[in-house]
Amino acid sequence: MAENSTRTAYTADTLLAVTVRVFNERGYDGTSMEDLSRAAGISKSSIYHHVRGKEELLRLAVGRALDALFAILEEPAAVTGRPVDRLEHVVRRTAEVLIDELPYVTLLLRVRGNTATEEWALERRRDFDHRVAELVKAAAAEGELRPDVEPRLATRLLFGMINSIAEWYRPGSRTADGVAEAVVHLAFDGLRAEP
Amino acid sequence: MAENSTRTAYTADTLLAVTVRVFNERGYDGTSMEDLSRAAGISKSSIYHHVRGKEELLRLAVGRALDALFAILEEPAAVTGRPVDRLEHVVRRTAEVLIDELPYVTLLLRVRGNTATEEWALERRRDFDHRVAELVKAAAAEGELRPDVEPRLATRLLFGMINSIAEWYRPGSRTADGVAEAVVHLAFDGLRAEP
DNA sequence: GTCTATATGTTGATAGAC
DNA sequence: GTCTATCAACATATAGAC
Repeated sequence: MAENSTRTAYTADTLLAVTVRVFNERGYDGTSMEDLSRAAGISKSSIYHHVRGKEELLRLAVGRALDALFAILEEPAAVTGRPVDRLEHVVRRTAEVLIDELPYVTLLLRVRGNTATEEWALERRRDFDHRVAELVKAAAAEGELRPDVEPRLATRLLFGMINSIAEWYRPGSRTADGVAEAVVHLAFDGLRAEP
Repeated sequence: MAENSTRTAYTADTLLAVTVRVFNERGYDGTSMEDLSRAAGISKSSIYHHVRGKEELLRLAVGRALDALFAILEEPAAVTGRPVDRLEHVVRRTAEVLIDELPYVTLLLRVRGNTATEEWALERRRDFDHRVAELVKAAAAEGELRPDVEPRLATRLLFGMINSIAEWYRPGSRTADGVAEAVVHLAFDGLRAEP
């Protein structure tokens, strides 16, 4: 607040937006602080004024993605109704959130667990997946899913399908709603035409 | 040939197996030649006797994965019969090959295109995806798939599901056949129980 | 086919001026 | 909040002996 420079003047948050873009372009390990400084238009040492280091930038970015995903599980339609309907809601919303927070979720999905921060992110992801797997199990127990579906395996393939959106989605090409709808339709009804 | 040392004595191929394991554990960018030399039990400079450098190791590894995938498209069941059956064959076999060549395909799927080698790998992957997309289009044109399925989008989600196997599959837990069967079933028939 | 030693560049991070 | 200057550590790769 109370600034008068014509532009720039980063906060941790605006710097994060630039950072995440570069991390996604070059990979976290493939991105140097020099790369970040060039992309942000400030010197390397200026970055250290905003954050403690490169790993903190990663933590802030994936934390944002994780918070957005966990918020889905608190939505009314995710906690009330038939398990299969709650599952459908979570699947649709996960696809939507992935698109709304595309760069942050993309980065999250590429984390492999080599540092403490990455391990923490993986742990939270596993927790999210586990809670959705419980929903799949509940729907299966109610007879709302095909009886030969293995809940654990189905959950993994389901997330595989959803998460792969990050590999190709670019804003403008399709709406988040349209993609989410296609995911729900394919996941619940499959590709094959009715006999 | 004509060696008498009690063990080791690398060829480019056996060195590659070690290398790919480390690349997958630490990431390509996160792996140093020092890491590779420690994992292989030989010095850094010995590695340069077998390959020109780090990038050549990547090229050899992803090349192996790509060759295995393209071979699927030449199989008799992939070139003869109804499009929907050919598609089902390719989907099943892609899942199986992914598991058979797990470390190599895993590495391929993580490539992002920052070097010439990675760009070349992405290009071949796109070509493979494109050829499967043609199969989806053909099946849709024959009325063998749901009419509201967009071929291009469906192909992407399909590969998302298949490729995600690399994220969690570990030998011994399940058979390749079982996983491939689940993929085919989920992709073609969906999760939902019959009404 | 392997080694030790080394050249040469890049990395993440800090010190301290403005 | 930004900068220039600098550091110690680590990177890929090469030279040349055995």
